[in-house]
Amino acid sequence: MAIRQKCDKKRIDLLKATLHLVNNNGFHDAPMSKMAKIAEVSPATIYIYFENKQDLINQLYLEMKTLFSSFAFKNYHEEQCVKESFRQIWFNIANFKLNQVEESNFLSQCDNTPMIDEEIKREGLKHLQPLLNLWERGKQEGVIKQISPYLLYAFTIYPLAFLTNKQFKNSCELNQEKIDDAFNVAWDSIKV
Amino acid sequence: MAIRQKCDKKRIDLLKATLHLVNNNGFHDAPMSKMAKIAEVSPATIYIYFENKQDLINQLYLEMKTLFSSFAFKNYHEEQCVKESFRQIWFNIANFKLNQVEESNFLSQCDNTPMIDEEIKREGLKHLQPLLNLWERGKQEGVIKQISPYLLYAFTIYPLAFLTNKQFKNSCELNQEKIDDAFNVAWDSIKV
Amino acid sequence: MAIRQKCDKKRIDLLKATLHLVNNNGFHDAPMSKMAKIAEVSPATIYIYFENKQDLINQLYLEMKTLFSSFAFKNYHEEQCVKESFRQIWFNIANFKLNQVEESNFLSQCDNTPMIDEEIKREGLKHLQPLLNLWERGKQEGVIKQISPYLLYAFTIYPLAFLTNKQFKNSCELNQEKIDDAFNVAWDSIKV
Amino acid sequence: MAIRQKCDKKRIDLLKATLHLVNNNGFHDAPMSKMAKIAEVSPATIYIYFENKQDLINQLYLEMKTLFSSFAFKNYHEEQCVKESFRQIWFNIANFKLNQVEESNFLSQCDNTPMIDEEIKREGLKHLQPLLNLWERGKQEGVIKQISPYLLYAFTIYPLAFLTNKQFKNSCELNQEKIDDAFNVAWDSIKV
DNA sequence: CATGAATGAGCTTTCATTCAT
DNA sequence: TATGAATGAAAGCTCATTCAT
Repeated sequence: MAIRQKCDKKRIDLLKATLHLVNNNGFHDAPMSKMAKIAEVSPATIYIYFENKQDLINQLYLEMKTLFSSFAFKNYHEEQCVKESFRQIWFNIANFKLNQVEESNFLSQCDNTPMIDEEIKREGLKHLQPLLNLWERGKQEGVIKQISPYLLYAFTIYPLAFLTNKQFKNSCELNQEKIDDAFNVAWDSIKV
Repeated sequence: MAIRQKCDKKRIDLLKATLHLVNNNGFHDAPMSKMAKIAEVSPATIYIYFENKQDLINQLYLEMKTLFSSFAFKNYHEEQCVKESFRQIWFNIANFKLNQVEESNFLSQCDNTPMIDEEIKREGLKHLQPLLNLWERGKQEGVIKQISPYLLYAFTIYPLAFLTNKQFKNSCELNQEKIDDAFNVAWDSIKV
Repeated sequence: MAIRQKCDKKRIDLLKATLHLVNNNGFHDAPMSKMAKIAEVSPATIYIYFENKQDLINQLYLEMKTLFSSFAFKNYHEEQCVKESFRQIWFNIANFKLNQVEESNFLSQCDNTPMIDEEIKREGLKHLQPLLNLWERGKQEGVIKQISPYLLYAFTIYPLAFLTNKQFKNSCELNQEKIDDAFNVAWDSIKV
Repeated sequence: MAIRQKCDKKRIDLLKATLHLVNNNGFHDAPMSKMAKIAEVSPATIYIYFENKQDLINQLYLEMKTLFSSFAFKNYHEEQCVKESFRQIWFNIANFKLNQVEESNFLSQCDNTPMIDEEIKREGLKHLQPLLNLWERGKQEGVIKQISPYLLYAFTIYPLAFLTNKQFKNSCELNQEKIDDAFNVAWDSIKV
């Protein structure tokens, strides 16, 4: 057990180092040697925990997706009404983007780049299922527009990625008021 | 004393090759040698037209931004009412994303990645000014919510990037009906 | 936990290969790939032992300077009279030039070329200090002319470089008699 | 005639540019493109005046050797006594080294480097013939030691290269007094 | 004669990965 | 398991030279 923990530490340090490097330098300037140095292991050690660089990136992606959904559906219970449920999830995701900046930026980078294998990306999509279910319910209850869930996502959740994009963070500080505004905009866009 | 002239064709072929490669393989797997091969020039020729790889990418980014805005504000005249003006621009951008897929994907990749120099990115932002002006007018006329232009952009324009994202294109074919839906969603989100 | 150790043999082989190549082809025609081939290592291995090509050359220079001084002051003891001390050192250096041909030619090449960083060259100068001290003593004892040590060096030691220059070696075979002649010439030039 | 002169100007500018670059950067960092830029001609133009880079360097070497001997034997008339003749030539060469620094350094670099073809180097040696003749006369007259001309050269002329070496110029300013000292040292070394 | 564009070959250096311990 | 050394392949880039005008 002690050994297992020790090992996991290295794995996690490596994932962290990768996250950090890819975010700051981009995938194209994130060599294994630097990852090893930051994680304070030997380059050879990486290959004990990961098959190769692509596998390391893929695993990091999946872990970040899992982390994302663990945030997204915190305190979410299906008993609440649709709007309140949606509000809960929306703010959860907003907080994830605001507080887990590196993790969130990494996911944005992955989603707009061919750096993750398509198959892995498809796997990562599953994490959104509860939200899709909620929207289905909303449509049945007549409180949400009868449109594709892709549209619903595009106009309510996806915009959060823009608001937390590094480039605009300086020009547009996101305070609580703006976030409340944003939620209203999001809800107005899909409510019936 | 007549000499061979630096022909723009080569420059354009190189930019096209770069666009193609970066889109399909990512920046990290887009070596100069492949670009040269696709553009049918010698690797050394690239350095006649561009200082180095970063300069090539930067220039491509700026050209794509210029192309983008030439699409975005096609047939846009400030005399129309705010909603019609916005509709014009919104559909222009949607069509750009739908028809200029490679150009559009490349821009998405750049915006979510540290592959473009920050200074160049800032330069690329200028292209949106007419839209920002329109929104200002809309707010003064009381037809658009009194919120930051970043929010307006995030919830109306930015979602288009999601809808045209390679990954979802297969699952969610964007027909004319869906696009009309999308515009309504966008407008609902920011109209007063 | 035992690992392969950075072995000095490779480092030395690389320095030897560099010495050989630079001497025969010149710095301008001594590519890293050839050095690697001669030293029987991979080109990448060079960069484990040296920062870059300039560092490799610089280190070689310093090693050759150290070797030089280890020859120059062999069997030199300050108790002897000035002339005998000088004779000892002079013949040591002459023998170095005659027997360590490659090492000696390399140093000549470095001293007449901007291929070594100035700072490193300055460092290499320190090795002559014992000779400078001897000359100082000679001046105090009144057996050596009261002139700058640079002149003393220029007219006694530096000429040895000419006598061992590749170009003249064929025309002027340096036998023991000639060397004895040369010493007398050298001594005559600086003795009072 | 006018055209011919114009052409010669380019040839001379190219030789000057080469001299300058090789002296400051070394042969290994003296690309044809830079030479062309400094000489304000096109790279292609170089190949009108010179066969290739090696030919350019070779020709420069020979021109510098010719220049050297035109200095060395200025005002030299065989009627004077040996010592005065030698003094004349020695000071001529000293002045060449002191005043034609770039030309002189270039020759030093060539003589200690494999950058000039051996055959060309041999050709360059001829320029010293008058001095060799003088020494022969000196030996016959019994005023100069009966030793190889290589030794005579090594201990009287060659030292001048050291005294004008870039590296030592700062530490040992060569004023008129030092030069007079140096001549005496030189003469003492070979006089009977 | 003169040129700027163009290039294939080759340069230094880096990288993902494996080796040997 | 864990490592630093080692590496073949390939990266970005430069160069001497030639091309086309």
